[in-house]
Amino acid sequence: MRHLVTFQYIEAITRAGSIRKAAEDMNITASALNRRIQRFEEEFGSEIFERLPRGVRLNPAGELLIRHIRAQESDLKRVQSQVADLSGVRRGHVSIACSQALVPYFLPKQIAKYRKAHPGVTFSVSVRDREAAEAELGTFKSDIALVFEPIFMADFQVQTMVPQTISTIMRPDHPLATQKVVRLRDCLDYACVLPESQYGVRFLIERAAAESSRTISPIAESDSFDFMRHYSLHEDAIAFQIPIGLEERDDLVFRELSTDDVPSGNLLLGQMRGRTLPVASARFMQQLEIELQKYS
Amino acid sequence: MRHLVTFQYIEAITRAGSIRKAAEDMNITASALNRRIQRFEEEFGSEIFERLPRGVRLNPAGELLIRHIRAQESDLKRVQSQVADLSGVRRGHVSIACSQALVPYFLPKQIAKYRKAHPGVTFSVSVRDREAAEAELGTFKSDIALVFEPIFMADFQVQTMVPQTISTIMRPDHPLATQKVVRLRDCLDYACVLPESQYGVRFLIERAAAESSRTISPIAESDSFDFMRHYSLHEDAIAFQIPIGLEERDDLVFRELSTDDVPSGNLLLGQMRGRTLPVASARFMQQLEIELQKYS
DNA sequence: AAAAGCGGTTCATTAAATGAATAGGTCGGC
DNA sequence: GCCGACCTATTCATTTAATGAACCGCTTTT
Repeated sequence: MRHLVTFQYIEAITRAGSIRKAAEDMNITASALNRRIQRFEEEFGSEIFERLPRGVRLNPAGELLIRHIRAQESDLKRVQSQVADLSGVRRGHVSIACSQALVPYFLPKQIAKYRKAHPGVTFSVSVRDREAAEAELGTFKSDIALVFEPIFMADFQVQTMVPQTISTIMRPDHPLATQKVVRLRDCLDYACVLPESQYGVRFLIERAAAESSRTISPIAESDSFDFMRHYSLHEDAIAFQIPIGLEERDDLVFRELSTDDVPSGNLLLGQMRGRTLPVASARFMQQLEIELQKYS
Repeated sequence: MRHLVTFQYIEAITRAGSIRKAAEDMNITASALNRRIQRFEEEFGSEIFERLPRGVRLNPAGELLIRHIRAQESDLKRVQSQVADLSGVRRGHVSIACSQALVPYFLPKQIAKYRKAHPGVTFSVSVRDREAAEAELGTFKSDIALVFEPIFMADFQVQTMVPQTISTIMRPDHPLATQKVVRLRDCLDYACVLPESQYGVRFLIERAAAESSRTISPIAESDSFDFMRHYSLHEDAIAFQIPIGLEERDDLVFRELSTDDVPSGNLLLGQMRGRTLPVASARFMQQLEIELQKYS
């Protein structure tokens, strides 16, 4: 949209941290961009950038403005999406920020199902830890977040909550594989691979261990649940994951952790508070809501 | 704001109902305006006006767009107001849509009080019946509504609710003036002046009368409570008003209607749902909230 | 049938945005 | 402590975009 170009420039400058860099990114001269900003600041009634020797940075007024810009850009997209919907074609784009557990099975299945009904809709899936996922909502980079045990932020509006009990992952010949439910203390006696601290699974286990005064000494840490699952195959170690990220297979068994030791965490589906989502996103969220019920 | 000029043109055309008329209003040529709209429609991806022989009218897509335009214009004002607030000066404008009862005493007092603390803030007060007041919120023409017995719309977010028992207004020598609380059936035996049907007071009385199978035959109807009050002086008739719109005086007495006959109505303070108000409006609303408590 | 009002089109003109060159400043490394 | 690198800000000729005036074709009104 032509008339929003100034806003886009402001966003670019914010990202780049300097007018010159942003000018390059946007294929424009620094002088032109500089004057645009000056003109805008005059109209707006206040400076929005702090001029530093090494570039520029948003001042408080600018922070307020950029929030408005992002909100309004996203709302315009929503309107366009609704308009497209009026004319019959169901088009649009859905952007999702999610935890890793959703990546292998749940989301691909859901997206494929949705796209079967509405082939015009495209998707983007960003894997983010729970904090980053919530930040994505706040900056309108994602419409929907589906995360395990998020750090509740004020702007995160929960739509559905599904409890998930952490499962252990091990080889079928692992000593603990004979038990239906595994105790945490037993796990800690064996080799374990754990996710890094920013993940909800680690957070829950860590808290539980602290309560029972046990220390955790994983033989490996990773930010990839996929890696951990594979690793448990090779070294006969115990890995951890939530059920929605698992699907039965021959070479591995899954045993739930006792909820007496580690309480179930929650998988949360949500959006930015107060925001009206584009049609496609709203409908996909409805679908997710229904499908998630099946897991509870 | 320069870049919003197209949006303003679209609003002007919507108001005027034709491109030519709007062009005159905006001091521009019809051809220029016409091309602007065509350019915009192309960028936007859809026509937003229905071309009729006698002018243009928003189509459904246009309706969606204009809602966005209004919301975004109002939000930009909010941002500017917050920015002004950052720099220390408390400036801004508060627009209020309210019922007539608030006009003589309550609002002038409240506004004067607020302006004493913040002289930079200006006000606009629009007297609207309950339906129109809610519509004003929806189109962002007013920030705050303070209305008696509104017709609850989805977009009206209630902040505070104050019950108000309808009072009768009569001359001190009226036969009913001897009673502390007046019954509706007694009133109906005397000459009454009533507000027109769009007003909450009329609505409540009408409903109560219908329940007791009495017909209402006012000797005068008006959309001015001021007129009705004055009229009760001249013809010794009974007028009706809610307490917040009344202040003791020698030539008239006020007697509450029995709540057994006519239930108390509610005075509601509210804003548009989901909207973040400019600082000045938000603060004034806080003040109103506190002050209204004193009436309950 | 004529007149008035409407949106849409064309083209010369005017206004606005841009690019290139340059000034003037601060910071970091030698 | 000085030099070069990098930044924003300014100036002016140039390019690009928006505008106004005149006109077309259409429908409704008189």
